[in-house]
Amino acid sequence: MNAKVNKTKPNLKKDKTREVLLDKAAQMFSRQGYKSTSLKEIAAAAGMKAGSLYYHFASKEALMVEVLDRSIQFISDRVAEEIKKLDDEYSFEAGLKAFIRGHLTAILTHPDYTTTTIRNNGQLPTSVQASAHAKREHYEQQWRRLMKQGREQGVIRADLDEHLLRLMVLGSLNWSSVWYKPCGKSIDSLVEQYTSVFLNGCR
Amino acid sequence: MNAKVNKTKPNLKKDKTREVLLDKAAQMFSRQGYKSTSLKEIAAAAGMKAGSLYYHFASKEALMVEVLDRSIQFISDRVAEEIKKLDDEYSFEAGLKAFIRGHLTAILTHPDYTTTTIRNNGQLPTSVQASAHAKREHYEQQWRRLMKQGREQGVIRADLDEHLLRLMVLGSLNWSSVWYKPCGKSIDSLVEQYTSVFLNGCR
DNA sequence: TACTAATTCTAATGCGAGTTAGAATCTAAC
DNA sequence: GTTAGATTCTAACTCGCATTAGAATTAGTA
Repeated sequence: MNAKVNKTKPNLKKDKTREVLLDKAAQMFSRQGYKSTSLKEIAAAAGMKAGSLYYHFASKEALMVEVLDRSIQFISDRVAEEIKKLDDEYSFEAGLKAFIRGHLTAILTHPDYTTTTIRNNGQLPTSVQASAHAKREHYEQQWRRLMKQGREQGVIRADLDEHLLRLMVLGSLNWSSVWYKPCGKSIDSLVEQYTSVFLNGCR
Repeated sequence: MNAKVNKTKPNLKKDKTREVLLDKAAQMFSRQGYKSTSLKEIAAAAGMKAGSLYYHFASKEALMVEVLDRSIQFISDRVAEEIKKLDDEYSFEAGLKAFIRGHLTAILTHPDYTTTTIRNNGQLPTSVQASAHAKREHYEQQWRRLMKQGREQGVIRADLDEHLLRLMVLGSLNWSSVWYKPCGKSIDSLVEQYTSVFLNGCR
C-alpha cells in the first residue's frame, strides 16, 4: 500500500506501450495523413485492437496532439544541443550552421514525427492546431533572434528582408523531408551545402 | 439533329459548372486535405447536392486527379510564359529568375490549386498519386536542365551538388504557399530576394 | 405548347470510422 | 493460490462518408 511503490513500478509497463503507440502513430500519420489513418491501423501496428487504445489515450485527437508536441520537441531539443556546443559569444555564421545542423538532423533522423508536423499543417481539427501552434511559435522565435543577430553583425546585407530570409531557410530545410532518402548523401554534407549557400547568399 | 450544334452549345453550360466544381474542390482540398473534404461540402460550395457531382465526375478520385493536373499545369504554363520573354540564348542568371518568377507567381496567385499538390503529396490513393507523378516529373526535368546550364556556364561553383541546389530552391519556393498572405510583400519583391540570395549563394 | 435531352435532386445502400461499456485476461503482491 | 488492479479484448452503437438508381426538374427546340 506504499504510494511510492504503486507509482514507480506499474508506470514502466504502461509508459512502454504508450511509447510504442506514439511511434506507430507518428509513422502512419506522417505517411498517410491524420484523417486517412485509422485507429485500427495504429493499434494493429502496435499489436493490439482499436478499442484498447482508449486505455492510453482519450481520443484520436489527443493522440495526434502528443505526436505533434514530441515532433516540435525533437527539433527544438536537437537545435538547443547544437547551440550548447558553441561558445557563449558565437558568431552569426556559427549560429546559423548550428541551427541548420540541429534542424536538419532532427527532421531526417526522426522523419516520422517531424514529417507529421509538416504534412498535416493546416488540415487538422482546430483544437489540435491551436495546441501545436504555441510550441512552434516559441521555436521560431529563436530563429528570429538569430536573424536579428545576423543583421546587427552586418552579415545580412541591407537590402534583404530578414523575415523572408528566415522563411526561405526554413522552407528549404523542411522540404528535405519530402525527398530525402537515407541511402543518399550524408546529413553532414547537406548541412555544409545549406550553410554555404545561404551564408554566401545573404552577404 | 446537326451534330455540330449539339456539341458546341450545351457544352458551354456543362463546362461552366465543371469549372466551378473544380475551383471549389481545389479550395477545400488545399485547406482541409483530400480525405477530410467531403463531396457534400464541395457540392454545397458550388450550390448543389452531393449526388449531382457524379454527373460531372466519375468519382472523388477522378475529381482530385483533375485538380492536381491543373495545378501542375498552372505552374508549368506560367514558367514557360516567363521563359518565352527571354532571348533564345539566355544566361543562367536570367533563366533562374524567370523560373523563380513563374513558379512563385503560379503558386501565389492560384494558391488553391498549387497548395493542393503540395499539401496532399503522399497522402493520396496510389492511383491518384501515380497520375500526378508523371506530369510533375516532366516539369522538374526543366529545372534539371537549368541547373546543368548553370554548372556549364560556371555560375554554380564546383563544390555544390546541383541536384541538392535544385531541391533547396524548389523547397523554399514551395514553402511560401504555407505562410504567404496576399496583404504582405509583393510577389515581385519576393522574386528579387529569392533570385538574389540563391544567385549569390551558388557562385 | 409539347417534346427531348441535359442537369439536378431524392432516397437508399453499404461500409468503415471513432467511440464506449463491460467482460475477459494478464500481472504481481501477499 | 488467491486476490486486486492493470491491461486488453469483444461487441456493439452511431455517425458520416462515397456511391448509385431512378424520379424530378430545367432548358432549349420545333
